[in-house]
Amino acid sequence: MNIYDISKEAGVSIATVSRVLNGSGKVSAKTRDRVLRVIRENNYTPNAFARGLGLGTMRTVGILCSDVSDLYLSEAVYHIERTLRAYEYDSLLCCTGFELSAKKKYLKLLLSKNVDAVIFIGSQYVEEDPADNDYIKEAAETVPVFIMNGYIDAKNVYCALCDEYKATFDLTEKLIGSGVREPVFLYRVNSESTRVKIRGIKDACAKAGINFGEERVTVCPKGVYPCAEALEELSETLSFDCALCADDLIAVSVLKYAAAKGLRVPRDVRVCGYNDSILAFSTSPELTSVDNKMFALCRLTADNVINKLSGENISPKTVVSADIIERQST
Amino acid sequence: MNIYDISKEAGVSIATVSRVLNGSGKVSAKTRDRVLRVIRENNYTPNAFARGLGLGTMRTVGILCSDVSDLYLSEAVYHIERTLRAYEYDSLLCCTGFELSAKKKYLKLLLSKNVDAVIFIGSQYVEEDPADNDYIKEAAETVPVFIMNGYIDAKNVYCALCDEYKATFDLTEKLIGSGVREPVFLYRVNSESTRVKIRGIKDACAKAGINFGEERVTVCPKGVYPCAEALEELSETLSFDCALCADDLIAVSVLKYAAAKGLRVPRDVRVCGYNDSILAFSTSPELTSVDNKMFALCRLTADNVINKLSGENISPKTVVSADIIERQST
DNA sequence: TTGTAGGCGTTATCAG
DNA sequence: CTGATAACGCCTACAA
Repeated sequence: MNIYDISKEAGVSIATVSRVLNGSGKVSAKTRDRVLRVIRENNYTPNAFARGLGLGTMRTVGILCSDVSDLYLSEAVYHIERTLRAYEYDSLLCCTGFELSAKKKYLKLLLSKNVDAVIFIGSQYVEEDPADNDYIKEAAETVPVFIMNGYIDAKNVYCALCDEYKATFDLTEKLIGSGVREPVFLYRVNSESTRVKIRGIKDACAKAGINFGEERVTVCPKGVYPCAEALEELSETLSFDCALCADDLIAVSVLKYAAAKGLRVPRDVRVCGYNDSILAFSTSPELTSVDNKMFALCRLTADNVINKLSGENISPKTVVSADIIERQST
Repeated sequence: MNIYDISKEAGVSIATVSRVLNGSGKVSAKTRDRVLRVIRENNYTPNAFARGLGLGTMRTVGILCSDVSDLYLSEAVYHIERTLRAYEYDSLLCCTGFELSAKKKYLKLLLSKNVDAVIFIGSQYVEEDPADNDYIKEAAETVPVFIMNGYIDAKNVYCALCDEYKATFDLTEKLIGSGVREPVFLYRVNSESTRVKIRGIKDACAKAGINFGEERVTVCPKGVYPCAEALEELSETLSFDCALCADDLIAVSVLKYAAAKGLRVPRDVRVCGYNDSILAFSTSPELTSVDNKMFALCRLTADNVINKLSGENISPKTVVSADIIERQST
């Protein structure tokens, strides 16, 4: 069933059917009703591919995220998808993992599907070596590119991010103020966000005359218990009175470690999560964490997409500040 | 840059370019190399819409889930998306929420994009009144429909699900064996999964001569603390020695409630989660939970999609059994 | 207000 | 092995 069938049955030309379909141009009420009736009777839907071919768009946006099963990323995807859909954009989801080559490959794939825009969710997409971001800049020559919680300075790239430097700096300073002298930082992936957090901690320590060397930064194995075990090992060669974690799940491991070692939290070890996810108040003691304003970032990102695709001018960089949520673990 | 430009520059016809592009038909090595060189030089990618129009497919699958920000659903989406992508299918994600009207609307939307298949993730899509599932059966006349963790008996609908009845029945029986006499069941949404669990509990109770009436089934407000407070209220009119929860997050609320009331878990109250998510071992005491084999279900579902779209015959219903994971909370 | 015809970029069927 | 040409189904000037 195509537009020709409808036009024949309604006794009009395909142009008229098309006009009725799109509400474009003038069509007499009578013919419009007739056409609509035929359309309904046949349960006709215009072919999206044909329309896409003619219009050059299928109103689809590509969403890249390393791993939607991540607590933080899944929420972001959720909010962005819902907002885009409210504006009649579909979301093509693509979980890339963390390998640069995979990111490149999948971006290319998405672009080959003629998406109207591309959204990178998470600072994982900001590479340590700026040259490695060239593939994103290149993509931005074709479609507008949006980054949620990361910043790349390039034409047609629009970013909404949280000031994680300040958040970790402030948090660390506060902890030092309350007596912490030997913090460690635990992370899972070497993302831009991770690097920024490390800088924040390091600077706050430096300001207080505390030496925060590389030995105090540790990458954690995946899984709550493996991670807790790794911490036990670490504690044999390094003493620490505070664990700053790159996300709440790592902080959960720290609590396990503390429990296993008979350490009291926060008295013997302070523990801080990050992201202020449901995990932060599922543990006991509940976790001090950083609310990095995911909702706001999603909102900003999605709005940027919609506005940009509507032809408006938007700002290339928007920064929001985080909140430190103190709970029992510090 | 289209296939005509390439053909001109390579000095061949578009047919030859197309053949080179798709590896179809015989092309002499010499011309193929020439065409490939031109393609590479111009960084040419065939237009996906045109291709879709001609072929009637863009190798895209629609994924419906009520809410990807849910711990369980997001993992499912992740695994399914990755598997589909490995077979060069894109995933159009659509978060529908829980309203039947929205589910219908979004399904229609997805179908209008000519997806090759539709996957419903979660038993939320199996309605209590079978007539309400008709929209799914209708869709199945157009494209194959897959349901992860739910069952609808209809042509062209393929389901992979977990035997949640048995899981809750066994769990309840086990608890009764260990002394439980007054269980309650807490849930968030009235999905098919919820209804099945209730039946499992009720039957196990009946078998042991325990009356499990409707007053022992409670819907929880969203949010960990609101839910805990609702429990406190409930406890004023109803006594219970065990809380069976429809998911782990609700169980977290129960732990909060217990802590607030000074109740010891498991001695005063047993608490069981469901899904065996990261929450189950983030709390203390850690939660007894039910592993409903999400990985297996995802694998089965995705494989079914691929196989079906490859023209193979697949089974309309596959059931896997769950595992009860006992931890400290019972 | 309505209809005609050309274009969007492929793929696939036939001839050659 | 290669090339012309007809679909695929829609939108939209331009004509009437």
